[in-house]
Amino acid sequence: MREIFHRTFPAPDYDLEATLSSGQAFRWTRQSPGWTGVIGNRWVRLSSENAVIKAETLEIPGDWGWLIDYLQLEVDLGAIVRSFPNHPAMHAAVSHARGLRLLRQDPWECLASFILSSTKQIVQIQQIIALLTQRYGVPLAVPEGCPPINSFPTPERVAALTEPELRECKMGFRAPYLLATARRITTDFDLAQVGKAELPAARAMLVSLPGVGRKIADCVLLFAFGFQKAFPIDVWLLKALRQLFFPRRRVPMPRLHRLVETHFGPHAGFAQQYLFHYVRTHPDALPNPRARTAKPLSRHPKP
DNA sequence: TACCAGGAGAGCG
DNA sequence: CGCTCTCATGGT
Repeated sequence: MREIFHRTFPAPDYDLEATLSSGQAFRWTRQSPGWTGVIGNRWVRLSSENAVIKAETLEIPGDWGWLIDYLQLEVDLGAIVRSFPNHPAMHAAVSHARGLRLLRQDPWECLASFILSSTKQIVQIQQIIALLTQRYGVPLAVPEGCPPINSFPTPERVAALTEPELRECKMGFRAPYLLATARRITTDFDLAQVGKAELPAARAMLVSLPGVGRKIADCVLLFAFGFQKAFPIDVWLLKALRQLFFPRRRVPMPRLHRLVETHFGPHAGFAQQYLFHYVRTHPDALPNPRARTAKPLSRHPKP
């Protein structure tokens, strides 16, 4: 019989729901109360009530630094939000999900997850990763009555697989990318060095991996290594930035990168996450240049 | 049916 | 550089 350890953490200004469902981590599932997932090979259940986050786990936690780090509980969100540009779109995005946070994830899991993310919807990324962990992860201890859950397969485990085996997880053309990158990680590429480098060098290291371009590199830099100025531009952000700053004009990607570098401040990546969550969960918010009925972004604070 | 999804890489001028 | 095409799969 396993005992459940739990602890509560004061978490004012922390929107657990938005954070765990905002497309930065893909293994959190909503349970009866709260969310169940894995942090560092431990089963974890999180719930939030009255500005307090309750965490439950099975192992004797010792100190809870691993959880505080993962959830970034000690981050001063107010200072970050105040650093955002004074733009109506930013105000709308922040007020739409005040308390949205950036997690600090395991680099390998984050890298592998985003290699699997390309041209997939978030729900499907979750499905692919669920298949990958079910087939090739290791079962973790869970409380009685809770559904089984596996670890995320190590790079060594993935590197030892074959491309057809990976394709069984429905990842399609991403399979050879994941396989080749896992083999790099287990041979000549040290992921830990990425976190020790400056942003441009760190980005260059990641981009050298198979299946990793600028966008996926920036996701890993932001969500796993905490580079605050990494600013992944996906299709949603591309549409948003074009409509906000270059209405009905085609803009080359390098110019957008220069724009966000100079315009979004020292926590640009955080601003990006607010914009992403806003446009994704509130698609009518941004004016559509081809629709004459489109309204300015600032007129849609919240439903 | 046609189009889209937290893209990357290769081929082309 | 900047453009276009392909890659695999599931959902509207």
